[in-house]
Amino acid sequence: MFVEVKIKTMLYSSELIKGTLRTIILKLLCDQQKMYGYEITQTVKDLTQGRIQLTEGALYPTLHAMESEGLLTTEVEYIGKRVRKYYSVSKQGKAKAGEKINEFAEFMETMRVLLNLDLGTLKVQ
Amino acid sequence: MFVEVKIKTMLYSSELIKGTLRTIILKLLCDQQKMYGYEITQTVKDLTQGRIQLTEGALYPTLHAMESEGLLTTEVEYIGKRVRKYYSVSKQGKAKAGEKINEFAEFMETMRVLLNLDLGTLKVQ
DNA sequence: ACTTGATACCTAAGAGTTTTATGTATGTTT
DNA sequence: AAACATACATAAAACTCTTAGGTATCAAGT
Repeated sequence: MFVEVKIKTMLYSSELIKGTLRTIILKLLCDQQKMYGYEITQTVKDLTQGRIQLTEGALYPTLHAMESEGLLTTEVEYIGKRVRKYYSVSKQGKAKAGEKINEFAEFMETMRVLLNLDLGTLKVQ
Repeated sequence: MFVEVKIKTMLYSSELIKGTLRTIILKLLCDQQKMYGYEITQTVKDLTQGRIQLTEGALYPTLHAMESEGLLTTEVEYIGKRVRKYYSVSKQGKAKAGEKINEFAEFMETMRVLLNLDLGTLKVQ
């Protein structure tokens, strides 16, 4: 006899994730050299313990856009009869990745201050 | 003779700020008891050294929505002939503030891991 | 043989939030 | 008088993501 256990994983109310998709893609691709779309969704899910689950409806159009902007390059591979489209960062994409990650780090720091600071002494006259 | 010095303050590419507006509003109002819209924009600008500049077109509709959702209450005050609309958090709003701030903290931690982790050893089979 | 679930790609309508562009009006500084 | 800051507000457009669908291969269970 088996008992099914459901662990409630806190999924972020998705509005927070908005605006981070490109940064995530660029970071993963810089670390991994090349990845395909589905792999990106699974890797993010694994790395975040299911907290961030990229939807394909958001991911694929974004990958296409980033390719047409010259940030990513692609190569197709066949696994049996199944297609895989691998994405890699271009030189331009690497530069962008640095900017984006930097920007996000600064944003986190700013928000940390904003949400933790005691405002008791501050006043707008 | 004076030399004008312009300090380039890095304004966040605004997509990162998306989804954080309500959290910011709730946090400020929990700390300050009551604030009016314009004051919120100025306070956020000051606290973040100009890095986050809320636009009025985003702020006012959001304040109205939060009021109609029962998270905020209002009282009008006259400064001379000029109207000020003060917002305060309701009991419900305080609970929501706690949730939101918590959620954001967890989100930051998740993103920190995601963007810093060395992925060299990981593989999706 | 059939169904289910995972893998793997894709698009399009709709929802939601923010930007940009206005508008009104008072008070203060140059 | 003009410019700027204070203070509210709305509406069209832009942008991103969700939801919902579609196609197809492969593995595993019934």
